[in-house]
Amino acid sequence: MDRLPQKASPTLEDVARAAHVSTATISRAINSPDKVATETRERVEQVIERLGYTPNFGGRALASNRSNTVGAVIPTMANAMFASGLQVFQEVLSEASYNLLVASCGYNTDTELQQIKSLVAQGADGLLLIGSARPDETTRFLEVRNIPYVVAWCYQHNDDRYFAGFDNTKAASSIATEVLKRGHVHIAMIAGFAEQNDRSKNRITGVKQCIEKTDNATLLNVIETDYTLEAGGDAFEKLLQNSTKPTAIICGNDVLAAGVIVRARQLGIKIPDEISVTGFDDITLATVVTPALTTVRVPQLEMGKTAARVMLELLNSGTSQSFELETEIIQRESLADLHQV
Amino acid sequence: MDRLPQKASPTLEDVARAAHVSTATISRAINSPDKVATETRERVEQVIERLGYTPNFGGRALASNRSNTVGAVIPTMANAMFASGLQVFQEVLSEASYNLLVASCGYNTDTELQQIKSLVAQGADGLLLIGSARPDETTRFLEVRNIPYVVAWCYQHNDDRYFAGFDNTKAASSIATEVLKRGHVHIAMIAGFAEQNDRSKNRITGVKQCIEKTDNATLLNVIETDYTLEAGGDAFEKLLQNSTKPTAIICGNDVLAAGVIVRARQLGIKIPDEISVTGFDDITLATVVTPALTTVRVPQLEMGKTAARVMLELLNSGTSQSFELETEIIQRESLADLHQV
DNA sequence: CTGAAAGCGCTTACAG
DNA sequence: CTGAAAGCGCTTACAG
Repeated sequence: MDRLPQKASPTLEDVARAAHVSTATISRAINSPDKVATETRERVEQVIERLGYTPNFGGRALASNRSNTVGAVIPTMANAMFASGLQVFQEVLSEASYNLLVASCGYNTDTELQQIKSLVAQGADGLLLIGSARPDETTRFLEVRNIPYVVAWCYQHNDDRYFAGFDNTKAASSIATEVLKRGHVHIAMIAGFAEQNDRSKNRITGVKQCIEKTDNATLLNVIETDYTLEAGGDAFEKLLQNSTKPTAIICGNDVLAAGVIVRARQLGIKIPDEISVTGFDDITLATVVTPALTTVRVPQLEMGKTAARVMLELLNSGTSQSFELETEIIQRESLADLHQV
Repeated sequence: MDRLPQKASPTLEDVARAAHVSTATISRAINSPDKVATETRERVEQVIERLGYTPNFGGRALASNRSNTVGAVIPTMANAMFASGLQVFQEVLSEASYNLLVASCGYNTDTELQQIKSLVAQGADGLLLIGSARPDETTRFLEVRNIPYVVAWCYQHNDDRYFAGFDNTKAASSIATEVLKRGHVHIAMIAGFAEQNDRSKNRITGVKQCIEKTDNATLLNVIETDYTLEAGGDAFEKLLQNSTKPTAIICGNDVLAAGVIVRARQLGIKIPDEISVTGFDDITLATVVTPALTTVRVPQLEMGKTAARVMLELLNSGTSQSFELETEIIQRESLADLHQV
């Protein structure tokens, strides 16, 4: 019935005593084995094994001022795009013995700052951040703390931050070009809220610019909303009330586009026969919905992997470089060619 | 051109000096504000703000022997089900000032153990684990380290671990029952690899038991494969080669089921007119695919929330309780009623 | 190659 | 309500 007193984990001290050497030697045997005589090292290893010793993280972090931890603050794991990018990011870091601290901000920059602070307080050696626009306060914090960070899901020239992403404006232009090429002139857009989200903002800009410089073509309206199926469907219904109806709807991501398609199905509206729809991201959803989405493929996995490599390099050498990845238009069935009707 | 000397982060000491109090008082002002005079506390808060102080994690962890960190080891973030559950888990923990360390094991128990060790070495105060079956070595490690953990995505009676999940066997039986109720007698199943995955194993068991005790009905075959669209499609084609073809295919999750439907579409096979298909999980995919999936709704969000609460209680009081959540059959269009043909 | 010792930045009895 | 001080478990110049 009696509880044995809780046996505390063995410490370096315990190992040192059992191995008849100093704690310094144990520490070296663990962290830089080549600085220790082979014989000593082997003895130490045996003792460590026998005692089941593992270093105390707090002690180690405090003494060495590193945590072997990287933090990521993403909008939400609930979007497959971020989740799959993060998955790869984690795998690569894990191979390099780094652990991943994950936080989410729900596309809110205040929350982002708060989470960043939290991860930094947690000792994160580096940070993965999504998108490039954030309040000065956040940027200042990052600078003052001198925390290395890589910015993913976007890319900017002439910027001394480290990017692993793509040009959202350009990518959005490319899908708008496809739409125009197929003879659409009345176009609408459903996008994510742009205010605190530079990816959404740039996608809107890309579409706008592209359409504006095309004769006859007009961007009827841009509806900003949540990145959910429901919101996409609701925005679609709003668009249906336009005096001049769009023949094509460019969506800010695949979830929104899938929402439009599902709602259209419920309403008995044929896509793309009556209205065309395009997506953005190319997540699994895009291939599964009927009609399958013509969309912009964002290299999520490659981005996660690249971001991890940049991070590792930053952590090891204090410097790295930026990577601009390419997006690609994926032609499927949701965009009709008006010339062929 | 010259670099300013690296300004180190402010420490408790710095704050104490600036606020004209001892470090002990600062520490209290941060960790147990009510133990400090209001006036003092306010002054301290101002100084903290002004200096941009955040506690050093290593120091804190070392002194208090807690890390305020919880670890989660999940199969993969790439499956929306885990990602969305994890999202909620993280949100709830974050509100309680806990940070989340995330690792993935790709449904492999060796990798799981390795990741568990890594997170524990990182100082995780508690662990979230998926599923109940794991090698003795893992269980022993968890016990020796005396690490509190909660098991999600499954539930077992008469088990002293803490669960926040559901009965996979029962849930699988319930969907099989629906299938049988509609007059199907030649049934096949496509499931995830069961060997290292008790959820998959139990789902297979549930379907088997249910069908076996029904006269005339037979489970033609069970194909185990990866949880991907492609694999689901491939398994479907294999099933098409059966001498007696199934009229219904029960899938181990929605991704597999969506894979079947997409492949069927490509093959010109009408679902559910020619073959019925059911899913499991009820992720977004299930509502977007055509025909929409009749599936088992798994309460992902509730599970994430519940798991977080159990975790928090475990961390605060050293004990908690298990929760068995309910699943529900969602009727959509992928399951035909043979009686009505 | 190894050891003695300082020090990393906190928390927390213990006194007052 | 506050402070002086010990101590948490490591790492790392510095000597030898």
